[in-house]
Amino acid sequence: MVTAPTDKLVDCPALAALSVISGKWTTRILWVLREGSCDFGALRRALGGVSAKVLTDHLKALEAEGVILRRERSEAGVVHVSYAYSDYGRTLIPALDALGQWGLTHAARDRG
Amino acid sequence: MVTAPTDKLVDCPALAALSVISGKWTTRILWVLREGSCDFGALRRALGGVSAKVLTDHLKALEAEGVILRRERSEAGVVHVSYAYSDYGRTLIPALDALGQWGLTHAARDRG
DNA sequence: CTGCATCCACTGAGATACTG
DNA sequence: CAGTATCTCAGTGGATGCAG
Repeated sequence: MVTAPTDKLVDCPALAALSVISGKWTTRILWVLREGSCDFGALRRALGGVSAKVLTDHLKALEAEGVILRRERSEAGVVHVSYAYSDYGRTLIPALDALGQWGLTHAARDRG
Repeated sequence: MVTAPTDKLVDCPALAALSVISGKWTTRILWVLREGSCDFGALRRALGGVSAKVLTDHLKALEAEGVILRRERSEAGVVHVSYAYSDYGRTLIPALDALGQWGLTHAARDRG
């Protein structure tokens, strides 16, 4: 790490957002949750190929940032956990849409 | 890797955009280039703390994606290289702004 | 002034097996 | 069902020295 003498140098505001959504599965998780809350297991199946550990890591991080909410419920002694956007988390959606929009045109461009 | 049987499972459109801007220095580079084209050295100084190798890696990747343009010029036998947005690259700016906007409110929220 | 080659450290993610 | 504990590995980035 280089300590900037006095000056702040470059500090791009997009970085804070990126650090929140940069996990390999993060945007996919948020994509699934658009359709409503989702159980851990269902989420895992929907994503396909993510280990429990990694999914837990991602969900914990998102919860810590306040983007999603975790809710436990007990059914016949079996614990179920569901995840859903928080109101605050939903403020991320326009930014994700902007990325998605660009991504679509970019992918189309590559093929063309 | 799990091969999805027939279904495509989740394919979030934001991923393509993220893969383009996900380098550690990428958004900062693009942030600096908003003010106009910039020489390699000036860019490096502006960023502060990036090695020549890593900066080169980033710039090559951005150039390969068509986001920035590379231009060489020779002055008294010394090679200078400048980088600038391509027209296509500028289409990324709204998406970056959306991220930046969210990042700012998010940072403010954390402090609050 | 730029860029490349080498080598190394760190982090994120995957595999697996185990717990409440 | 949901989550934890280890271990392993690949990818990314950083330091340094050399070359055009």
